[in-house]
Amino acid sequence: MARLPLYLRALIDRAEAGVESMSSGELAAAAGVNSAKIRKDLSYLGSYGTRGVGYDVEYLIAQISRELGLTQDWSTVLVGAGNLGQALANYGGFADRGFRIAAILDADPAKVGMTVAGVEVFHQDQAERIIREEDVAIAILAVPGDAAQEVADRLVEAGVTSILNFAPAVIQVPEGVSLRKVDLSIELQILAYYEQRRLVSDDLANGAVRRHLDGLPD
Amino acid sequence: MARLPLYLRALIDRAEAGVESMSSGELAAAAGVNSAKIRKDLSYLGSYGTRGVGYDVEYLIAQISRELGLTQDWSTVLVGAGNLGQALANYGGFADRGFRIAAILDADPAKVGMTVAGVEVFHQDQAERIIREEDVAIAILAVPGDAAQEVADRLVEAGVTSILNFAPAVIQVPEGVSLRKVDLSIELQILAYYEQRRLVSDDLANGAVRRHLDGLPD
DNA sequence: CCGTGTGAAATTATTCACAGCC
DNA sequence: GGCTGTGAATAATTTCACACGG
Repeated sequence: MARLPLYLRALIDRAEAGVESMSSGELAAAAGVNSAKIRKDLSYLGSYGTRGVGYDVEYLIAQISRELGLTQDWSTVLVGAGNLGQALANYGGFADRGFRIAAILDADPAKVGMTVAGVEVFHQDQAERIIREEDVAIAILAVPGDAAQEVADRLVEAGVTSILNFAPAVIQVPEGVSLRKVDLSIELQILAYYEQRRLVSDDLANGAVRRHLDGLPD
Repeated sequence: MARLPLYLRALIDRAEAGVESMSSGELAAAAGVNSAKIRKDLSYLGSYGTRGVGYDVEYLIAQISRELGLTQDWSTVLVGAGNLGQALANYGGFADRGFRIAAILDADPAKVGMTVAGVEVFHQDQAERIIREEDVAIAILAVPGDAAQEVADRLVEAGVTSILNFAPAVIQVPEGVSLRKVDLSIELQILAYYEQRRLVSDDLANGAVRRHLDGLPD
């Protein structure tokens, strides 16, 4: 379930603030969702709440972490040592959550040998070796859009079974390989859509009925 | 509709390759979705296709761009000049699509005066002035998680009506303000979940029935 | 009482399937 | 003949509402 990481962060946040117990309503407020959704999602993991009381924060953190596979460390490779790749390497949130970047790969020989966030940059030709030796299952793709498919094919061939794609391109992977895509500009475009809606409704408001356009579905 | 930007990119990609017309099936393959979904989504914009032929690529690009509000340029502020902020400033995909970063803001006086990707870094105290003078509606948040809410409040107060939040924190905005969140580590956690599923099913495969666990819903 | 866990209802999204048009 | 546009069917998700347990 794609919302578990969100709950997990809210729980960890509150645990650090010393909170020991939370109700579904409190967790819902912290995560920004409906409380019934929280209860239904959590009930899939088992009955970890106490009626009349709520959920034990530490225990729930442990259960969600186990469910998500975060009790073990995962080795990853980061492909692409450009701006985005470097930002991702420096992004603390990965290491904090058990994702170790075993190596950074790049096609540009000039980048090979650099160290980014304490991780060495290797040439892409080393992909097969590194993936094998470091037992890498997850790759983070931060390459130009037109190189993404080619790189992904090669990673899958080398044994990667999950790809997180930051490249602005749709890529295809074989059955059995997991793929998630984060598109930085698509998110902005969605916001622009709502901004434009706002402008249109402001125009309509000149002498016309102001339509309630907030809270539109995604 | 949150899929329009995806279609738009596929269309632009093909237009640059010289393609003049596409069917819903071709577009579906390029965007990685079902063709009926494409037709239904596009029918919301109007009847821009030709039966028996398909969609005129250039015309459809224009229609989707208009719908998304991409025919005008949007001024944005990028808040946070750390690694992620710098990567976002350098990320070409924003400017390409009509999003101009009017200024970068940071709380750290040491960063003020720097130039990142040709954009000057100002102190956060300048937020109100810049947002007013540059008519900024959209803010990109790349600050530490514990500062996110405070910064968002201030931006909204200054007149920002859309926030794209890259900070690892859930933030609340008033009714009428649009908010999108991109969480880099959540995506990895979702992949870890599937990786763990794979490990579990591999274990079961030892002498047991191999369950088909690929293609699970998100 | 309070809050979980969960069937049932409502809503939303996706896919099918085909009439209509080029 | 091929492909769009779209009602109808189906599936998935979300929300309601309440029985049950602490």
